Amino acid sequence: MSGGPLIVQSDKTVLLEIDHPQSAEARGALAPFAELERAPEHVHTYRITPLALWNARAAGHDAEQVVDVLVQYARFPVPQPLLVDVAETMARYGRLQLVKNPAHGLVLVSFDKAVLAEIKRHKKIAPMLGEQIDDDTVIVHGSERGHLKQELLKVGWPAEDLAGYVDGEAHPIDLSTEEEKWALRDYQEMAAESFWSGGSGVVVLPCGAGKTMVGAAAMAKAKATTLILVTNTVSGRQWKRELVRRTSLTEDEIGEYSGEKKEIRPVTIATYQVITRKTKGVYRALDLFDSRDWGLVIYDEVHLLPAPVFRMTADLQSRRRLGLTATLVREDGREGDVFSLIGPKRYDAPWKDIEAQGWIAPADCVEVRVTLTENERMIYATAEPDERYKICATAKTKIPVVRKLIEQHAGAPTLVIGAYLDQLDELGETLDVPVIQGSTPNKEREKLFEQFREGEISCLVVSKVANFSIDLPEASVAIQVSGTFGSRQEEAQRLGRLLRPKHDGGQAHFYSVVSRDTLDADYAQHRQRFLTEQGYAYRIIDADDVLGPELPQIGE
DNA sequence: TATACCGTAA
DNA sequence: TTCCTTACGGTATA
Repeated sequence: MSGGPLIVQSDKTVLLEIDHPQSAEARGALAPFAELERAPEHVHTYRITPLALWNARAAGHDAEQVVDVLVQYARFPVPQPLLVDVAETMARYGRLQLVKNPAHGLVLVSFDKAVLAEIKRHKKIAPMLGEQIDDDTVIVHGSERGHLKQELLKVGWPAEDLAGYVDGEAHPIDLSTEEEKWALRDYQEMAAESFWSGGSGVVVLPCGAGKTMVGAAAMAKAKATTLILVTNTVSGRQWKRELVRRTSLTEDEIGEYSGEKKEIRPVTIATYQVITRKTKGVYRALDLFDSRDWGLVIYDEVHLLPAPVFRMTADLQSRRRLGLTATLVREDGREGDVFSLIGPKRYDAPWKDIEAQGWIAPADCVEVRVTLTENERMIYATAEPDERYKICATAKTKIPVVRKLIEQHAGAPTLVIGAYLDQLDELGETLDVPVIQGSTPNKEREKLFEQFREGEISCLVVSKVANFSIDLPEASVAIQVSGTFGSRQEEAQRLGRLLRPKHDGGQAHFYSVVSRDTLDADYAQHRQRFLTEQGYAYRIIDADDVLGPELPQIGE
């Protein structure tokens, strides 16, 4: 037993010692099957969850590898019962299989009679099952393929879906690498390949790693009509542009199905909003799914997939489904539905791996802690609970820190990002920097973006528009002054804004300005979890270290 | 017929 | 838990 960086505990938590020389290595090995729970300075706590183990299993890892990682990096002997539990949990995935039976249609096959007996007695599952054909095979009502998988996952017996797919209406699609002189990156190729051989599921890649190209590669494999679901119209148009540029598809073959237009073409791009729209309680775009014999459905930004789309997806189980996302984490905890209905994780590449290959820029993440003034602390302490976060997040004490940080990176393209308009307006005013918010007309946004790209303006203050607008120019410095409570994916997206490789190979700087000893600090910690899991280390510094020695002032 | 504006839901 | 943004679709306007 070497003095490794991990302490594996029988309650399935794993402690990682950050200062240990092997900590980065161990983190990388641990991440595929454990979720980061807490990340204070010296010791991070991970939890081994069943879903993470099943995702690892579906992505091709076996129990032996997981056990090896735990044993190899452990400081103390790993509790034997935990290792047994890991192996047993992983073995649960695939013990039940959904397959096509030539005589009976969809059937559930079990390699364990006891499991079959157990689930047949389950109240929610029993009605979806038909007659039992033999000792280990039971008929499943064809329309319950998705619902059954959801319920089986909930009771801890996730089924492997090998029932296959309809081909859908054929449509020629090829990647056009000739004229544009480009090639799929290795990881994009591998992601598309793993998806295709797995049948359906999710590909996880960092912001800016070219997920659209994985979608295009999947379409080129399917060579069939494709429905692409996106979060907003701007992103839909981006998809269309990329597909026209990178594939044999022409503009006429790609339809936009949104509030504005209702085109249905061999490749159709629809917004989540338009398909979840209801009149008198009835979904009105249901015909979109039936109007064509789709061979492939692509879900962009799976972590934002709205609940009704899960319901519709339950009925689409015979179509190939590809989910794309930067993070499997959902703030609403529906990761299990993604697993059951879209499919398990087929491929992921940690941000740090893509960084090492040079496709995204390295980033220096810094949390700057400011101390509230006596007055601010008093207001904070006596505030109503629903106002407390806003008060500490928008503390005026943050302003000089932001100013100083901008000065330190003078000339570098810098974004100041926040969630509260009052705060942003004030920052814009005192720093003399333009502010872009929801109410900023498109014309003006474009003008400012253009000036920012050209270097005429080196700093912009942006609101939550930064979460949506994909036209926002690349920057090399971001200063975050407030966020949407503890949203991890918002943090990831904000960092993602900085990660386009810099032409001089330089690194990006990501600052989070946080009020010490307040809710702001708690939420900041929660937000950082995802990126910490990806191997980003936040340095914590004091605001005074940024501001430098101050001359004593008279009358303060 | 095209565009602007507004209220609502998420 | 709030604040903020967006898309949709109806109505008004030319």
